Amino acid sequence: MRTSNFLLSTLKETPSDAEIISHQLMLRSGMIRKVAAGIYNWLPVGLRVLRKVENVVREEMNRAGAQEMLMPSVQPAELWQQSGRWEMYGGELLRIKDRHQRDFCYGPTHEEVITSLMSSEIRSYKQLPANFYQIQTKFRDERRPRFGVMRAREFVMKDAYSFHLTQDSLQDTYDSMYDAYSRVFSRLGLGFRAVEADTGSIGGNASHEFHVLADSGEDAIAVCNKYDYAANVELAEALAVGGNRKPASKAIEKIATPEQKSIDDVASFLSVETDQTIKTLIVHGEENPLVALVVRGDHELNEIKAEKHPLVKSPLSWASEQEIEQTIGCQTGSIGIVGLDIPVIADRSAANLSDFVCGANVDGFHFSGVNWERDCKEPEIFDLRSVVAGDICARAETSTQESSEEDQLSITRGVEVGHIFQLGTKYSEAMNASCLDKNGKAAVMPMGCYGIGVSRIVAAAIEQNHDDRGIIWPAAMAPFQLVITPIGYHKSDKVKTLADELYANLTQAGVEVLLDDRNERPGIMFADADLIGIPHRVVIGEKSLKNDQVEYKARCNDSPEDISVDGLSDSLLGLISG
RNA sequence: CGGGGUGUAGCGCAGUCUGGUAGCGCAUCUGGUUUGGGACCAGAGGGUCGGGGGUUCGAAUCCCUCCACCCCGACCA
Repeated sequence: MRTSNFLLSTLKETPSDAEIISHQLMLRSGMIRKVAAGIYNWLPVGLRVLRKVENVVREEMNRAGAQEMLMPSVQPAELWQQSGRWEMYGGELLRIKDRHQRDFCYGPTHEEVITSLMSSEIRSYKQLPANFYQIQTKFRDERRPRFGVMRAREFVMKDAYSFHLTQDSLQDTYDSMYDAYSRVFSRLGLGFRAVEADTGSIGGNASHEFHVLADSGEDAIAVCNKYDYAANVELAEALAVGGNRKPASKAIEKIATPEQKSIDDVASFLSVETDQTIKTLIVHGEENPLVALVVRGDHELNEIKAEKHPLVKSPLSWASEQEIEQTIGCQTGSIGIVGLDIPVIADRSAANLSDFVCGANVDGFHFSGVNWERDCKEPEIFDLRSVVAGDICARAETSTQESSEEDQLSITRGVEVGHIFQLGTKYSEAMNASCLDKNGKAAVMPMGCYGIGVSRIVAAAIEQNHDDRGIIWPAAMAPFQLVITPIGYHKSDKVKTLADELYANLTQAGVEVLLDDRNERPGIMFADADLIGIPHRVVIGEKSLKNDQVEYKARCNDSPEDISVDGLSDSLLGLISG
């Protein structure tokens, strides 16, 4: 490709609405342009990268035995009504009507379509297992699209769906997808981590997320290398901290705490540490109208864990100020567990406290020296809080007291680029997808589903690979492998001849070459090549040609080297293939 | 959806408080001098100042209203 024939829409300045580096660089390098919130044009440079990712994904899916197909992006409401998700999915589902006023949606995912299709295509267990995938545009009407294509409303996704006769077969395919995903991200040159994930409302047996590690990532991941443990913070089990409960040593005392509402307020007012206080949170219950959730003052409630408790209404919903006033008789800043007449569920660490501080259920008053059992009934104990850095890994075999730093969790951030999931029979039952087994009996097929955020990978890769000059593409994702930067292309026949010849030879050899034949100053050409992140650069100029040499530089390396014009193409092919 | 903010040339911004003929830098186009890390000189084009309504002799500026976009919180590839 010659730049004179290629839309190279680079920007010198950073558009003001881009916050994170990948978004800024994608705009500056002319990869994408915004059309509306969360909706983007992919310009030629951007599309080249996107296709690279797609192809790696495609190759690895094919290698793992999945079959590519294509489903429609617009789907009829009836399918979603069958699965029950027309009502359940909520605002993210973009609903549209056709000219006959029939309901459709723009597909955010394709379980309904594939399950409906396979319920008629698969008749016999002999056709199983089978795994189908597509690479296609999805639309999810995100509440808050942001960070460019990192969290867009329209995005490119690879989604795969597998069908099985047995759970064992599902597990086999799941494992092979796990391996395929690991190969995809490795080949793309990304630093990533597979993470145990929440199976959520769908249920099912197993789920892993694949995260590209980046500080700007929106997900927090708890990691312990000693036990090869990584889990989404939403899921990671939080052990009790602070040792077993000590016997009560103080008398309960009611103290006026005027205007002290938050934990920090109360703790500093009473001169105690926040880990000697508890906070009592009131939510709606499944059987009782209200339920109290108790975590230590310095801990955070994990809502996903909380709603798994049978007494807690799912999805979690908070009690209103009025409900709390009516039932408990005080405002949110003064709630406590003494004399509280609703079910109390306490986090493990909160349940281990003694002589602690809590609200007195009277506005402006707290109790100190509170003890479970003596001053209130024993709570039901449950894992309610999110883990924090320094917590002991749930896999650790040592007891809490003698654990070392190696047993502790650290928290890193990641961008979720893949998610694999054992669905079980949720959709196959709803859509009546069964086949005949060996005995000629109908068997509902367990399913798995496997997603990769193709367009998100592009952004995530930039988050991991950039410097102050621009993008540094991993070889497998680069829009071009090599750029030829001639100095004086329009002045010097020698330069032009060699540049053209090299361009022809390398292109012939299957290398994707960009020849910068613009009549621009060198600085501009260098800056653009660096910004776009092309891995290899050859500079051809009169100066070095006098010695029959050209200059070569890798994008990831600051020191250029001279190489001989003799056998130039072969030398470069060697450098490119690494 | 709640809270905060911004809309002025392709991009980055000033001008708005205190109403009086719409500006700067970069980019673009023309001519010239340049050419190994974002050059210089001379000239040119480009704007319903987010939309609508109002106040006023006069509105980018004041008032009302709608819209779009960005940032912070609950969801996901």
